[in-house]
Amino acid sequence: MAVGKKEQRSKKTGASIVDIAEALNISAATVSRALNGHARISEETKRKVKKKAQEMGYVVNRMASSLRKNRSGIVGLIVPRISMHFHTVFITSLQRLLQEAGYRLMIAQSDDDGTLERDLVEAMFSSRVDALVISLSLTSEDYSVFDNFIENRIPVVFYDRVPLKPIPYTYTFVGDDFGGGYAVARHLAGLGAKKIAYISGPLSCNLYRDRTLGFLKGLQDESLSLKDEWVFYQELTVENARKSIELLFAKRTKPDAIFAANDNTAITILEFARKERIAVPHDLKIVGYSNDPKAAIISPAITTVDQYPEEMANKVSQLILKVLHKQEQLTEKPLPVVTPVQLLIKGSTDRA
Amino acid sequence: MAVGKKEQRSKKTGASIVDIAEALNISAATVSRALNGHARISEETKRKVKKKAQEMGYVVNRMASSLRKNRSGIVGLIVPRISMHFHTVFITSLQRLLQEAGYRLMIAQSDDDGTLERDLVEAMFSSRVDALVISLSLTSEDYSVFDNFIENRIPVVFYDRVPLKPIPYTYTFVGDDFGGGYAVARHLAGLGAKKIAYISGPLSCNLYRDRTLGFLKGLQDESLSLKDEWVFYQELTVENARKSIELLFAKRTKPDAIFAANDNTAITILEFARKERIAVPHDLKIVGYSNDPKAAIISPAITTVDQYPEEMANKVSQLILKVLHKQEQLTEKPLPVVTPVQLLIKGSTDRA
DNA sequence: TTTCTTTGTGTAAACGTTTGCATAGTTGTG
DNA sequence: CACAACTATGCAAACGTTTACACAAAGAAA
Repeated sequence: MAVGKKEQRSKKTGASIVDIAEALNISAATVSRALNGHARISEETKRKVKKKAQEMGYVVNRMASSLRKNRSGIVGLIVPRISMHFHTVFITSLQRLLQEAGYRLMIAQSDDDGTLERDLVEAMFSSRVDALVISLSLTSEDYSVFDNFIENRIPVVFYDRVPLKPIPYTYTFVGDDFGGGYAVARHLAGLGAKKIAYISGPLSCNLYRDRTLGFLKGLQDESLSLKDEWVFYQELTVENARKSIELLFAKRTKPDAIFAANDNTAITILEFARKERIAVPHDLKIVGYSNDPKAAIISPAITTVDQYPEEMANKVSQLILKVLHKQEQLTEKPLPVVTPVQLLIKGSTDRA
Repeated sequence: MAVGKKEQRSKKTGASIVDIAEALNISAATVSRALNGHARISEETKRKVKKKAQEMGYVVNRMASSLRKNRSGIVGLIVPRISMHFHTVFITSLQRLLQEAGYRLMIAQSDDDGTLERDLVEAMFSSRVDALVISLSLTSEDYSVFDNFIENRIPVVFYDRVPLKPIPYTYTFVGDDFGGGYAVARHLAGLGAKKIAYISGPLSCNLYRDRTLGFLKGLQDESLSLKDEWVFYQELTVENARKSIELLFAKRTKPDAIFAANDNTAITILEFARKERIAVPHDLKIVGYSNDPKAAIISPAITTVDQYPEEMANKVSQLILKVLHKQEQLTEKPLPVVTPVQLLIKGSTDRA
């Protein structure tokens, strides 16, 4: 009598390559090769196999395939919060670019929590992602989590929020924060502002450190200085912004300009000004950072700095694809890649 | 002489369970069980194994584990665009909840493209996600992509944008769009609006269909009607919004209120009104939908409808976890779960 | 005809983990 | 002491693919 297998189909998920092989009376190897377009398989066999696969609703099991090939086709992405405009745009661009190259993106949020971030990095390694792209949480300190990636030469790309000192065999992509801070200082000085306040994020983070350095340099070049009591280095929450602005305006001399290190803070300041009937930009000029769409629709619109997240995503994807396609070796000390920024002048710092 | 293996460590990624076993002179099975806290393994062995694993930087290979267990620990999520505020919040909540339960979320964007969406659904199946959560693209029509999931009894959850007719063995979570539309109609009527215009998304989408039905019912209950030339069913892009509003105000009789099916459209209308010096809310009342933060900071703030994305995420995660933990069987025809919405009255429809 | 290539396919091992079954040793019961 | 029950561990198969190697058939070159 004939064979008599295939009855025990039970808890398996979907059709497998072996099922197709049995149905066509050929070997699983041939099926695999046919589906992957191997050169040595006859056109006829390829046709038959693909037809049967379609018929049986076959979809390759990426678990098995990845295990065998030791490649997952997945790029991991860890981000503090997807709700931040910069990241939203970055992610969208990066995903599109990687998708076109046949990679999928696995996205996770660290919620700005260093501990959770550690877990996520480990989970990404556990999923054997082919590359890891990450913007650090504010509380990241111990970089040993990345050892596994580094030892196995899996590309790690830091962007936006990056380690304070470079980690060997990892890549760094940042915006020109120094330049951004510098441009803001010159702009405000050019408008005749003298009493400039500054609300920054914590200096433990490269973004705010560089922005601050640039800003100070710009002020210095304009022979201006920053009074200590007009400077805040703190987490950029709405509450902190509110407290700082109230503190600033409780003093006898009030600032005539404020540079806030992100747009949400700038918006909070603008709302305060509105409530207190402080004329913006006449009596108070406000500058934000990141070109959040919200900064554009509030009135007056807020002067801000565009960071071109799409362009950064572009550069990141190019690097990743080059490395994954072996067109480039991992380098021990690659130079940080800096994307230029652009000051966008809006109503909140209009002349007159 | 002793053994003499372990030299050929070469292209493998990281330490494996077998490496630990060899180092401790026990079997791989024991190591696996020790790491997974199997009851029958002595405390001492567990201690030793965990210590060694730590030492060797061992991280479980999820590919292998998933393949063997036929479960990936990953929930797939497909969304038109992560930049939409509703989805941003939904994703964040869902991810947090699933994370706590030990599942990871794999996020992808369909970019509102039905073809790409198909590919993504297939890719999710190929990754053998344990469940799929999806908000459909505007152009989804052919639901056969989900057959693989359904046949294998992998839970599929539609939310927000769902199939027009329910698919057996899949779940549906929506906001109370009928109620939202209804509330808006009553609110506008209560303010004395008579000439009401309506800019909706395409009726092929459940959201806009239900919102429209509710809106019409509300108007009817107030003995108001909607003139055909004051109604638009179209994709909710900024350009479309601009064109419609210009069309509306080119006519002899101008509307005294507009209900826009999302906040971005409402904002575009408000900007038009500003430019044309139309007094809002006095001469034109505007209502949006979704409670985008942008609607709150523009002035006047725009009346909108909150859809409580966190609550919906909560319900979705509860269902998924119940099913995955086998506390609940997949049902053939589950009832759609409706999350209530709330009309938030703001400056754009203030009395006076 | 013999030998060499080329073409198309098959065999079997491997990727790293989990798990049903078996078993050796220990403790308890009568 | 014999037997049962329990504890801790090992053996080997399995998950679905890919791929190095082998090989048969057919055609080409000699």
